[in-house]
This record gives sequence, C-alpha cells and structure tokens, in this order.
Amino acid sequence: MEHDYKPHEIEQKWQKNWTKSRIFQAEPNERQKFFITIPYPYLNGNLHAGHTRTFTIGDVVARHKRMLGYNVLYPMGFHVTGTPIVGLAELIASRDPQTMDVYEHLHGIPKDILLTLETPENIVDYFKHEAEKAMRMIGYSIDWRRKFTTTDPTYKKFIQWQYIRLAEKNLIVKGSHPLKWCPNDNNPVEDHDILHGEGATIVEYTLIKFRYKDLVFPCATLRPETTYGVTNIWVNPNVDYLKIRVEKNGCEEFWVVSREAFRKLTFTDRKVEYIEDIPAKSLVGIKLTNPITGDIIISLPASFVRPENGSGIVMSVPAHAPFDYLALRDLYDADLHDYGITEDLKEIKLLSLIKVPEFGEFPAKEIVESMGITSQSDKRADEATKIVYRREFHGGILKKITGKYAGCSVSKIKDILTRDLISSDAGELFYELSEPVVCRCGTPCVVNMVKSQWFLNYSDPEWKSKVYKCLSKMRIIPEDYRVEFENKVDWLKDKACARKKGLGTRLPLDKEWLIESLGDSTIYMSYYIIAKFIEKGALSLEQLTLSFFDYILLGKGNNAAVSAETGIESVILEEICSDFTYWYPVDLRSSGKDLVPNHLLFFLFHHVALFGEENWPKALAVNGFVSLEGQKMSKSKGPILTMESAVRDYGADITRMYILSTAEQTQDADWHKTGIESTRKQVDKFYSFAEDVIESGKRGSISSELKQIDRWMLSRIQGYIHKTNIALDSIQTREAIQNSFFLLINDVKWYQRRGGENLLYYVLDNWVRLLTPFIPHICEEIWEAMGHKDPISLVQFPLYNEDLINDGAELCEEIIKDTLDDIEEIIRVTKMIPQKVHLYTAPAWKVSVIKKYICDINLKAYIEAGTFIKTLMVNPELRVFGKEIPKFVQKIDTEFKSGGAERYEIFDGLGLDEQDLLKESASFLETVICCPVEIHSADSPAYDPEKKSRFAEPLRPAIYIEGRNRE
RNA sequence: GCGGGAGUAACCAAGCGGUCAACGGUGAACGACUCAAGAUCGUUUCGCGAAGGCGUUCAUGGGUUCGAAUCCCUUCUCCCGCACCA
Repeated sequence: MEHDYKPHEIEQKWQKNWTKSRIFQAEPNERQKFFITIPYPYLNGNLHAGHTRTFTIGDVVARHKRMLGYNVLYPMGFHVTGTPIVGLAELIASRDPQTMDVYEHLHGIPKDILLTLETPENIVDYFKHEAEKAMRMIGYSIDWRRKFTTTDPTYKKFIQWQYIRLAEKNLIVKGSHPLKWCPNDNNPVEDHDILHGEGATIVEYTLIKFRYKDLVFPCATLRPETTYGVTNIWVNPNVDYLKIRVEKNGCEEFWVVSREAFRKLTFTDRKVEYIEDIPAKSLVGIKLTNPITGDIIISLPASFVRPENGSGIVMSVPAHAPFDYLALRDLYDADLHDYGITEDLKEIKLLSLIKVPEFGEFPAKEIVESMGITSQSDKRADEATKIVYRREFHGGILKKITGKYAGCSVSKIKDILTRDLISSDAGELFYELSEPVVCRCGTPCVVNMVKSQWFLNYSDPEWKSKVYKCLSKMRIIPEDYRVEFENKVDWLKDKACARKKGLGTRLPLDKEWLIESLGDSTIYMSYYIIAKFIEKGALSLEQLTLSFFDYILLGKGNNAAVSAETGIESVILEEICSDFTYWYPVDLRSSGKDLVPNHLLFFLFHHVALFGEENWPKALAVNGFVSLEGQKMSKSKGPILTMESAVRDYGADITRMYILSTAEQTQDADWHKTGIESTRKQVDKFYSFAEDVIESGKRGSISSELKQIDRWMLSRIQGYIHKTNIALDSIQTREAIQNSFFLLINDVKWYQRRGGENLLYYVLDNWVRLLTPFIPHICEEIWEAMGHKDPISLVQFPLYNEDLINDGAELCEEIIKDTLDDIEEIIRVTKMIPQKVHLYTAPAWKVSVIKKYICDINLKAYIEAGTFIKTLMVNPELRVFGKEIPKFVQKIDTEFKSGGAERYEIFDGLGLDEQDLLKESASFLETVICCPVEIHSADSPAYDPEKKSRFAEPLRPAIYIEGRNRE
C-alpha cells in the first residue's frame, strides 16, 4: 500500500484486475439472482453528471446485492435510434458554431475527430466507445459481454418480433392525430422551434352545430353539456364571416365561420372550400335550431366574441357563463331595430342546467351581481368565469333539463356527451391551441390533423388495467412516486409509434415507417440475455426468427421444432432459454425521474402486454437530476460536465462518493467544486486511517477483553451497519454514506481520543467492506493490503448483529461526553482557567425517587405528580428531603412523560456505579481540560464550598470548577 | 389551467408528532501541533449569560394537541411534467 493516496493508479490497477478476473460476468448458478438495469444512454454526446448519478446508483445497488450473496447481473447497452443523432450529424456537417464549440470544449472531443462526426454512423461509433470507456473508468461492475447498440441488425430483428406480436394483440392501430403545425414550413413544430407560445397545448373542443335553414353555425365549447342551457348565440358585428363548404366522411355541409376559423379548418380532417363573404349584420337576429334540444333561439350581437377563438361564433348560456349573462344584460335596453330585432330580450329566460352547492339557480347572474361587475368589458368578468366554471366542474350535478344525463356529475360527463353528440351529428371535435403559437419563421401555427398514423393503443382500458395490476405488485422507490405512476398511467393516451425520419427499425406492418425510438426501448432488458450469445457468435442474424423469440421469451413452441427451423443447436437453444428463465424478470429498474411519464411507463405497458405475469418487473426506482454550480445542464448548449472529465480530475471513487452523498433520492443534486474537493479530503482521511491501522500491525479482536470504550465502538458500528443496509435497500444513498462514512469516522475519532485501539483493525475490516459499493477501488487496495487474496467486491457485506448492540455502553459514553460538554461550557461562559474540577454524583434519595417512579409507572402507566409525592413522603428516609422532593419530582415527571425513563432503566440494568464510571474516565477528562478532576458523592462531599452538589442528578453529575481569572 | 413536489440556521442538506436549538457536510473564527504554511486534531458558529442556563427560531398567518419543524387549513414563493421528443 502506497503512502499517498493516488486514486488513478489504484483505480486503473483494479479495473484491469476486474476485467481480467471477469468477476462481473454473471452466469446462472444456484444462488438467488438479482437483475438490475438502468436505462441505456442515448448517444448524442458524452456521458455527463446526470448519467453519473443514475448509473452509479445502479452500480452501488448491484455491488451491495452482490456482496450480500446475490448473483447479480448489471448489463448495459446503447440507445441510438431516433432523430437527435441525425440532427447532430447535420449540425456538425454544416459546422454549426455553437455545436462545434460545445462538442469540442464541453464534451471534450478532439477537433480532428469532431470533424469526422458528420454521419450518424460515425457519431454512434465514436460515442459508444467513449461511453464504455467512461463507464469502465468509473468502475461500474457491468457485464460488458452483453452490450449492444439499438441499430444492430440483430436488435432490429428483436424489435420487429416485438411489434409483430403487439400488432397481433391489436395494440397497434392506425388513426389521425392532431399536431402543432407550421403551415409555412409544412412541418410539425416542437417547443424548440417556437418563437413564442412554448406553453401552449392542444385543447379538444366540441363544435355544437346550430342550424339555420341549410346552414350550420358551429360553436366551439369545452363544456358541451351547457348546450342544454343555450338561450341564443353570439356573433360579433365587427368580424368578417364566411360561408364555406365543408366535407367530411363524404358528407357535405355549408358552415358559417369567421375568416380565421376558416383557415384553421383547412388543416383539420375536413375538406373545406370558400364560398362567399357574409355580412356580419345579416347574421344577427336570425332564428336557429339548437341541435340537441330543438329549441329555436335567436342570434344576438356581442363585442366580446373574438374571431380567432373557436369558430368566431359563440353559444350563449347566461345562467352559467358570466360573459353571456353580461352581454345579454347589456342588450336589455339597447335599440336593436337596426338588426331587425323587435323582441324584448328581457323575455329570454335563463336556463339552469347545473346544480352546484355554492350557488343558487343562476350562478352567472349571482356572481356578476355579488362582484358588482358592470359590463362584458369589465376585467373581472374573466375571474368570475373561472370561479363559476371551477365550482361547477368539481361539484356540479346535471339537472333534469339534460334528460338522460340528469344526475351525472359535470366532471364526468364531457367524454360521454361528446361521443353522443358526434354520433347524432349534433357536434364534432375541433382542436385548438391553448394560446397563440408562432413558429420561428414568424408564421402563426395551427393544429393539423395528421392522417393515417400508427399508434400504440395505450388508452385501451384492458391494457391499462394490467399495468395497474403490475404496479400494485411492484415496489416503487421511493414509495411517494406510486401516485405519480398511477396518475400517468391514467393520463396516457394513444401514442404515435412510427416516424419517417431518424435511425431505427422499420415497422413490420408498414415498411414506410420507422418505429419511434421510445417504443423500441421497452423490453430490451430481455435482449441482454440473448446478446451474450450473439456477441460470442453462437447465433446468426437469420436464426433470429419469430419462433426463436417466441420460444425464448414466451416459452412458446418446443426446442426440437425451433432448432429444426432455425438451425440453432438444441443445446444452445436450451441454454438461452434457461438463461432467460433464470434472469427474468427485471428485479429493479432504476432511472432518473424525467423518465417517469415516458420510458418507465412504456416499459411497464410493453412488459404486461407481451410477457406473462411471472416476468413482469419487480421494482422501479427514480432519482433526481444533477445541476452544475446551480445551473441546469444541457447536452447541446452547455454547461455540461462529462463523466470522463470528472473521473480524470478527481478519480472514480471520489466522483462516485460525491455524486451519491450530496442529495437523497428524488432530490436534485448540485455539483459544486467545493463539495467534491471536500470529498477528496474525506476519502483521503479514510485512506490514511487504513494505512495507519495496517502499518501498526496490531490485530486486536472482539474476542479479547473489552473495555467500556471498546464495547461502545462495537455497538456503534453495528448501528451503522444496520442503517447502511436499510438505506441501501431503499436506495437512500445519502443516508447510507452518512452512516457508513461520516458518522462512523466521527465515532472512530472519539474512540481513538478515548484511548481505544484494541478494535481498530476490526473497525477497518468492517468499514472497508461497508464502503466498497461506493468506493470500490480504494477498498480493494486496502483489502489487499490487509492481506486478503480474494477481491473485496465478492466478500460478504457486513450484516447487522443485534447481539453486539450495547445500550449500556452507549449510555455511559453519552454521560461522559455530556459531562465534558458541560464542563467546557462552564469554562467558556465563566472565561476562567480551570485549576481543579469537582464532580458530584447524585445523592441516594434522588436515585430511589427515580427508581420508585419507574416502578410505579410500569405498574400504572400514568402517575399524577401530587399523589406520587405523597406516597414518597410516607417513607421517613425520604421525608428528610421533603423540601426538595416536589421540585425534583416535577422535573422528572415532565421528562419521563415524554419518554425519558429509558436511560435510567438501562443504567440501572448495568449494575454500574456512577462513581466508578466517572473515576474510570477521570484521567480522560483531565487530559482534555488540562487540570485535575476529583469525584465526590453528593451524599457526603469532602469538598463543596459552593454547595454545587445539590444540583447533582442521576446520570448527570454536578460540577464545581475552581479556577483563576484569565489575565 | 391540470398533476406532482419543495420552502429548515452563512451555504448545501437531514428530520416529517415528544429523545430538536434541530444529523451530517461545507464555509468562517479561535485553539493545539509546526520555524512557517498545508494537512490533521479540538472547540465555537440564532441571541443573551462569570456555572452547565434562559430567550427566540424551521416561508406566512391561523388551528388541532398536554406537546408541532413534523398533522390540518390560509396566503406567498420556487421547481418539475403536460406528449409523439429523447
């Protein structure tokens, strides 16, 4: 063992050693297996601090389980399908300045190599080597024989099998899908292509088709149920309206909409054609038919109607919509003869259709009146609308007027009603952006209905219910994420699963399309098992037939038939099959929390769809992100810290320990230079401790005679072993490092300070094993220096041994430490230089009061202080102290009632005299405070000039310090 | 808007009904060692205190409780996701 800790030398040595000895190459055996996977990285850049956190968590769990005796498989592959790598190749080919800068300086790619990364293939080739190199440099215990890349022809065979089988189960369907669209670029827009409107979403409206003669007046609404309460419709006299021809599913209709609405409709799944302009004025005052009630209603003018929203025509529900009520009220006294309206609008009856506890019959009217809103241009009308809508949505029940829907809650009716409206041709669906979106090219975006897309049918209720079932049986770490997963399963809708651009596998049902890249990474954990055989050349591309995968993954068919069909030797086939049976299912999939609503969800969906329940995954874990000095990382724009550069600068062990100690579980971690620097010092301390212990040559053991401090150390280390194991089991890496490192190192310091040395070797022996999952290289080095031949990576992890827990020893140390702290506090406060310290143990009467109290409370569970005092006074020996007893009882009463009695019981059980304890420790106290210490009993103090002994209490000696003033 | 989460001492960050003036780590100050520096070790780091104590704290304002950083409600602030993108 070298005198100075040189991380890189040690790390290279052990990495070579591990590779050579193949100790992380996992093969089935008689031991229990543990199959842990982490999502493989997407290779459009080097691995960074975020990967470092997630993958290191995986490695720590893998190493911990391995040391607990499990047969652990921790494999890794590379994800390259999809568009970003293609995009990156284009950017590099065109020498985009920002890209060149970020990839050269932050990803650390040498300029001459960077210039060659002009094709996706070169990029994949380069980064997969870099990624493997980085993961080897940081010491992950990965079985590298199983690596693969998602563009491997063999992998594509696997994915095709997956999609053929999904299609057979009718989980892949063809349909239309609304997309944010730039009409100028004629392309979908993603958030990074947008000038403004990033937050915009696509909102599904229902168009209610009011009719007038042969014309349709569509009104867009989010609340189709309110159609039952429509009293009129609104048109804005200052807006341009058009008559258009609309064709959908072969049916032709003529609609009246605003000019803006016409433009939007051209992008929907309808054929539309301009016929003529219609003067707005001619639309006011006409009588239309409500398509679901058959009521005849009038059209009225309103200024709040905006041509760009919906169709530019609005249906009016004055009982429930404040704007409608206001607009109607504004017209009560207006002269509408111009429009040919002669009716008295006050005659229009408000129609109430929702019952809601907070309001009476006409919520809109009530709120407008109570808020004192004056007109439709009042700014508070928006607020009133929100309030009414929210109340009605959450607590509203439909009234009788809604016919067969009466009694339904408003929050549940929308989908049902919409479906009914569509089937009766009273309504249609219409998608609109929640806020204006402008493309980078300056063009306002629209919603475009893309036709004939391939979808994964995630909204299938049966499929979902299987996922719920799977979730309910799974362990979710941390448990609070379970709700999140359940919500997301609920929220997931059908998802387009094919694309035209990028790298990937062709969709078997339609070779025009490529399988979308989130869909080709859902069950690949099973492929790791096959990959080993492909890597060693036991399987050729042609042999990977559908029946091969059926046989291996689903257990369908039989060996002889598959062997005959594929030409794979029967023995090999059997081996692959039994490997799969042994390793599957996945025992733990651990990932960053960003993958919860996508990858992890799909991982579950595809598993439950294809595999039998016995092969459904067992556990999911999620962890937080990593930021750099408070800044969010970005692969394409920086800042970024690569795994390799962190390891190069600080070493693997230090990087590993730092990234896992700085934040817990789903908390985000912030990478600070000062933080990792201090970790370096900490690891260094551990190294020198180990070195000192080894060099001293002393190997005391726990079977030799133990002193108080030894028993204390023994007990403490057991506590940390216990907590570390528990923490690692629930992937609380910070908690695990706190216990196995920081708290333990502090105790070791105290142990040595108190003169402990007998157990130093024992401590090291446990400690080094405890830390191996986190900092494996340095631990191997120390383990070897301790004289062991076998790698520590395969040695038994320390297990909790309750027999070594010694509450008494811990209590005694606590008394000493507290006494020392008290003495030091007095010295500090009085600013004196101590000449002599006198300690007084408690008088016998206080001890007997406490004993009596404990005895009584054990009998009765509750003690009333006054009664207790009376029973004490009966005893003549105690009666002598009658004056002091009430005060003392009061004190212990409050203390004990909040659970403070335990310490006394423990001490009592020791059969130890406090005098002896203090006398034993006196010499220690003397060295720390640099003056003599004398122990007295408060019962008969030889020296007590200031009567301090009266403060003595059991487990808390009184203190009197003689000192001189500081000059 | 919807859904999830967070606000703790100089900073990072645990705690999530009594053991809490609140783990641990940074940073800072002082002391020990040293010719000195670094490393290391010790002490302190909310306020007051020449006796181990007292007082005021865990975003905010209320409430529940014998007892709240911890439970419930109000308000404020911040972060994340909302999709066809990995």
